[in-house]
Amino acid sequence: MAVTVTIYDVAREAGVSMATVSRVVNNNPNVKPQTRKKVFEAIERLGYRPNAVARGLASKKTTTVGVVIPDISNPIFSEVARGIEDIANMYHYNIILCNADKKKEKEIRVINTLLEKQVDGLLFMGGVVTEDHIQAFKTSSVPVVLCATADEKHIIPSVDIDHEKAAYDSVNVLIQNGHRNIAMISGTLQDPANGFARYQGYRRALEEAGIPLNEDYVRVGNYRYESGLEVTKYFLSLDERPTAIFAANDEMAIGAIHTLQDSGLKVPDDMSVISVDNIRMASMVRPELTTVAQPMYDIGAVAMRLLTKLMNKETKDASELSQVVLPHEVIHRNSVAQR
Amino acid sequence: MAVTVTIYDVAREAGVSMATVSRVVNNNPNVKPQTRKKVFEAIERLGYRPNAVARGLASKKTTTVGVVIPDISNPIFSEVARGIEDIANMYHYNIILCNADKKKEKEIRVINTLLEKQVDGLLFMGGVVTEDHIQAFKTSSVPVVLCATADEKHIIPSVDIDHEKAAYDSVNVLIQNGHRNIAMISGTLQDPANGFARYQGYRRALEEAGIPLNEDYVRVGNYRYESGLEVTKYFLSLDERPTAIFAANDEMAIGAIHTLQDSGLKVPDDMSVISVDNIRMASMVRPELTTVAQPMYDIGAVAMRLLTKLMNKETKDASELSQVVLPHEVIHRNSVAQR
DNA sequence: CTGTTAGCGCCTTCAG
DNA sequence: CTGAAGGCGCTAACAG
Repeated sequence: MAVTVTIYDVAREAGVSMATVSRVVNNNPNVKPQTRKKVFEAIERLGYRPNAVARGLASKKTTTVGVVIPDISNPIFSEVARGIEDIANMYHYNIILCNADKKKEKEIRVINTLLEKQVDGLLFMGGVVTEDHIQAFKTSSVPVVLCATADEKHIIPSVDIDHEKAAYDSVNVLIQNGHRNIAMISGTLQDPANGFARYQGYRRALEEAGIPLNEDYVRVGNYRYESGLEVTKYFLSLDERPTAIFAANDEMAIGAIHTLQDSGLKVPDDMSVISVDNIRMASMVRPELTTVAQPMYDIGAVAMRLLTKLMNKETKDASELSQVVLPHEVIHRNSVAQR
Repeated sequence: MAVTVTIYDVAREAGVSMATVSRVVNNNPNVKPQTRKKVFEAIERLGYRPNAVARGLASKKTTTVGVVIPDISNPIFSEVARGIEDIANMYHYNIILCNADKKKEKEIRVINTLLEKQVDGLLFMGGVVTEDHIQAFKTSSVPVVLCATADEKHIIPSVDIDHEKAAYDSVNVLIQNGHRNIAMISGTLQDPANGFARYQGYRRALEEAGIPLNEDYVRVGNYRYESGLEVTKYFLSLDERPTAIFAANDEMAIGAIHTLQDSGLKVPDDMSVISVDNIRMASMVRPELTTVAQPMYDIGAVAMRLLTKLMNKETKDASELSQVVLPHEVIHRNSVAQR
């Protein structure tokens, strides 16, 4: 294992001062090309590699941002993460990634360790953003942006879609196709920013169409395939079956399609299915899933871009750009039929 | 934004020296309970948060490990990443995550920036491990372990499955079910550790069964759904169609199933499909995919565990535990039929 | 254009 | 059990 060579060694080797070495390493233009060359050669010869930790301590910048994510193995979040990464890269930031499983306690803990690591900024995607979260963010001396979520009071900058509207638009596709018996596989209703918002969108769409809400037609799942499977079985057991199912996310919708098919029903002829998300898998099922696309990658990318601005203080007090709502779009595929 | 409070402030507030504060923060037992209490109170009062960067500089440990990953949004890798994260967490390490898209140049670049950040260890999953990679690893003063890949000469510690054997076992399922016209949708043949190994497994299975290799039956895809779709169309255009398809990964297998179904064929009655990976999606298609499970999560977890040992020098020279091959397992579902 | 000099915030001997 | 002092490797004024 090579002994660590420091800026001082390079300085000696090149016959200059460490300040000069620092300058060339940091691309400071105030160095004579000749000296620069000498220094580079010394660096090469010694295999010098700048110590980012020391640099961070001295400069108070680490060029890394912290990302707290519910679960990296969930396609929704990993796609967002990919957007974050790409933009971070573009601006020469690195990413410290922490799973927090939507557990409040764990979220707060990782926020703190990230802050201890002196990240230059923080991207938070998680479950509910509570008062405690906001409190934690307030102790931060670096900017924070919420990603694919938002706090109820909108006091923290965030990048998200309008979940209520997305659900509303989704259900409306069904309504415009003549459906009136529309069931919903919901996510948890405890999350105002997401689960509950989608439920609200469902209700509003029905209401505006003059369709009374049927309690039997709403069941809560956990966003996973299996719960889509289960809840749909329940809907099939009803005396008056729905003619269409709106799922709060694609995974549950795919589950719905499969229990329908497993029961000998045809989708969409016998029953329509729609949802929101548009994960890659949505076009990897038969029939391909009609859904409302949530621009995951962009959410990550835009959030990271916003964060870079905040970190560079390009924007005043974060109030102008602070609440970004990205557009969603219904993707018509083959899981919805006229009725 | 709160001004930064340092260990010195805490010392003054608690009426002790900074050494003592350092001790309590680091859980050093040599502190009188009373003093410890005083210090904790001061910490609380001031909202002190240790600066991990300064600590890293002084102690030469950062408690973070670098992970280079081809693409975080690919379910295979994100599942591995999840295993890494969980174990890292357990040992109080954080993760710096870098996508490198299997581009050699980018991989080398991120390896270097990770090393500059003074990570305590490095986990590498990527494309081919070349001589240049090995060279880069050798400049590292911290341990490196390969994850879901391996170098040809096996000089770097690694955790992986036996890809050749996995493919062999997979194809054998087909053979045992009476298939002899077995086509393969391969991945790139340029990657000895993975793509080529799986192809070799296919060949060996055929050979041992006395089935001659038919060149028309092997086509290279890119591991993605779409290429599964495409290659299968080609197979369907053949005069003598195969009766079964072995895909190098699940995604392409799912593509295969769908072009089969889109052509009015029944899977597995008209044609069988098998592959290797066992991503979650494998049980989220109809018919559910028979495949050889690659323990992604475990690969990540075991690799991270091995790395912790190396970082703590629990193991001599990494030679004992250094080449871990995890078992794979065929998962019988519904995409393969007797013939 | 280049060198000198202080720190950055903390850990870690070494004394006491 | 506790304090003093010297770095860790680098950046950032400040001179020259």
